[in-house]
Amino acid sequence: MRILFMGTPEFAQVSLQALLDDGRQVVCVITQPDKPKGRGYEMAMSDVKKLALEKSIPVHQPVTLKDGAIMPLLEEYRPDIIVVVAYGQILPEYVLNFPKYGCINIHGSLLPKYRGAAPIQRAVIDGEKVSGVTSMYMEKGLDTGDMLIKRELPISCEATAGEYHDALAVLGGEVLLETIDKIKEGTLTPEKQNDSLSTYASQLSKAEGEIDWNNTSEAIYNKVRGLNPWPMAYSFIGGKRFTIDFVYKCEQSGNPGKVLRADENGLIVGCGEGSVLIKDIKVEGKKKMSVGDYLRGHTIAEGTLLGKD
RNA sequence: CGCGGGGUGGAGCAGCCUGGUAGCUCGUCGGGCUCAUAACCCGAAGGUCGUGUGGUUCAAAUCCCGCCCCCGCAA
Repeated sequence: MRILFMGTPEFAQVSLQALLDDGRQVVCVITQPDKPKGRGYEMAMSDVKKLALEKSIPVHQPVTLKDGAIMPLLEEYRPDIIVVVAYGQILPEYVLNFPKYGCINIHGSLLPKYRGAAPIQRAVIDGEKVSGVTSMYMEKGLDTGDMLIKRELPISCEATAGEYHDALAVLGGEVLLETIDKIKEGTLTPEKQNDSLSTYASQLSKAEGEIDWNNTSEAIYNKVRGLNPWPMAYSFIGGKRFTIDFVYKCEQSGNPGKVLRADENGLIVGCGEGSVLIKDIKVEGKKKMSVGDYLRGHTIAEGTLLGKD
């Protein structure tokens, strides 16, 4: 089966890797164009492109798919099926209709929940206990196609979105292989999504990383995990911004944002309900360090309020 | 040439602007106090101040220049 793979970030790269490791015939890879990234704005290629180049698979990076832009590619590579994993662009109908076996997508949630761009992170932020991956046929709507295979994966209460993402990506690769095989065998029964149960996982933004200490310690705990490793939860201390990679829930209570204790063990900060223990912080311009280390060069008076001002 | 912060004994910082004795907190080692201690007291070791057999100067951690590395923003 001639496979055309479309994907961009690491989550997609893992699926592509799974296809290649299993010896599938990937005839072409389509990914997002290189973009200037990082300090100095150096051009960076997607994770999928890196792997494709490594394996000498033809790579194409159309800016848009509209107006038949990639029709020539489809005709050249004649894919029997198009596999889309976290590609980042909506597929127009002429693409959806082209392959004999259609276009399938691997999505990082148990559809119809968490349709959209950030299903994994949103599930963690919401404190979900379980999520998973779903494979589906693609249609015009965003993540609305008929479901093929759905697989659950529990979310450990200590897992960050990054850790869960990595595990889910692997599962995604497995589901992908199985889905392709069963499509070929014709042993799958597509299942309609119940739209009334759907939720939308909007893209994460940097702005939502700022911690609102008025939230409950539970909510803050989930948010910190869900935003790790990107964009990271943050607050301010002494006028400087710092990010937190993890917190622990505590029973103590105190005014929201107030430092209830600051010592070698960490910072205990009051929340809208309960409090939270911070062991490590990363202040802007500095490396991540333990609160104990930070305290050796800085002073945090008890009662200090975290946040802007 | 996107914007910015930083590289000082093992750790975290000050000192740099207004060149001229290496400072603070912690840790380490030794000793003391104590029933005891992560507490307290006394003492000690440990630093080519990222790097350049670079520039300026009587003199550079401090001013100028090149290079390396770390980090935040922004994308």
